Amino acid sequence: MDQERATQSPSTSTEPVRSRWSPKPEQILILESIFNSGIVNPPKDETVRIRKMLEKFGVVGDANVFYWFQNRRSRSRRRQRQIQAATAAAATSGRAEDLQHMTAMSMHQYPYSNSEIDLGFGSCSNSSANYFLNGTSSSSQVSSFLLGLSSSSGGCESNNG
Amino acid sequence: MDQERATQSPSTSTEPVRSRWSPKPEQILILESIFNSGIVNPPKDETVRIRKMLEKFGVVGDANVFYWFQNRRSRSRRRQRQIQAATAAAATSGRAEDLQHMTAMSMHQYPYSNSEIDLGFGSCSNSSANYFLNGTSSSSQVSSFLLGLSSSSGGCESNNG
DNA sequence: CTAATATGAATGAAGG
DNA sequence: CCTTCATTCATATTAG
Repeated sequence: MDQERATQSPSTSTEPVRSRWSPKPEQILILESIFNSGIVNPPKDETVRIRKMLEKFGVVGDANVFYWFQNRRSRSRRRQRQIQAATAAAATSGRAEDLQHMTAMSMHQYPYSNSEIDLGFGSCSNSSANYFLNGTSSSSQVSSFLLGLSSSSGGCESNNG
Repeated sequence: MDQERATQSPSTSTEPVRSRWSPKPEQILILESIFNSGIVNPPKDETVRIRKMLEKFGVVGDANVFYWFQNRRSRSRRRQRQIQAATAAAATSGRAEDLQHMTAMSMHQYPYSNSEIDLGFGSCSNSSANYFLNGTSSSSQVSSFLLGLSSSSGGCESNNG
């Protein structure tokens, strides 16, 4: 399942005629990590910072980042609502089998399944945040960003109180 | 904040029952023309007049018109701001490549055209405002409105005081 | 090739 | 005026 389609050959043209932005796997990884760290609605300046990170892996604009989070929030919320509605319906009908149906149908949004991607944005485990890495050059670059973010984002407090 | 609730009848059997107003092409043409004529923030009474024009092409409420202009203003400014920012950034770095980034993400608002629609609202050319027409029944109806507006809107001053 | 799905982008509506 | 949410459109990708 190689999805590196973002870099297709423009067949001797000046531009790959991309009608819309296709986030690279590394970019998606970063975005998902940020989202799962709790930053689901980054303010303007934060969006700019995120875009600058992503730009290291491919061309991207602030608007793309803005749309990504907007869609992510919306679809996350929608999924939740669906599950809730189905659960309520199943509970009303009183049949446990219906729960199976709804579970099966409500999780084909991201190829990452329901296991949320968490690189330690919200858990201050920057020293062990690279446990998922193996040797891909791109992944190591992503890790650098994430590790850097952990400290610059101010999410990790050494002393509490 | 809401000036008036849009009165939409979803009881139409022939349509997919829209939960929200979808402006018809003719309505968009009219709205765009008015906006581009310089009327970007019509007062209450102007809004009512505009709504009455639009009603010839489909159900629409004052609130719809109000929201349309509000969103149009907002998004027009946002686009402009984004383009300016990207242009300034490219100028600062002095690299032409940055302009590519900007181009890749600059969103187009309406599929009708990137250049602003101008039918002559602001240039007093009501007699030649129909140069764009060809024979579509809808278009000719729109032209009637636009021509009528040119005089009723008071955009053309024959004598300057 | 066509249908279904995933998802970037656009926009009507609302809240503040 | 600004941001945000829910819906919808458009298109790229994948399944049949």
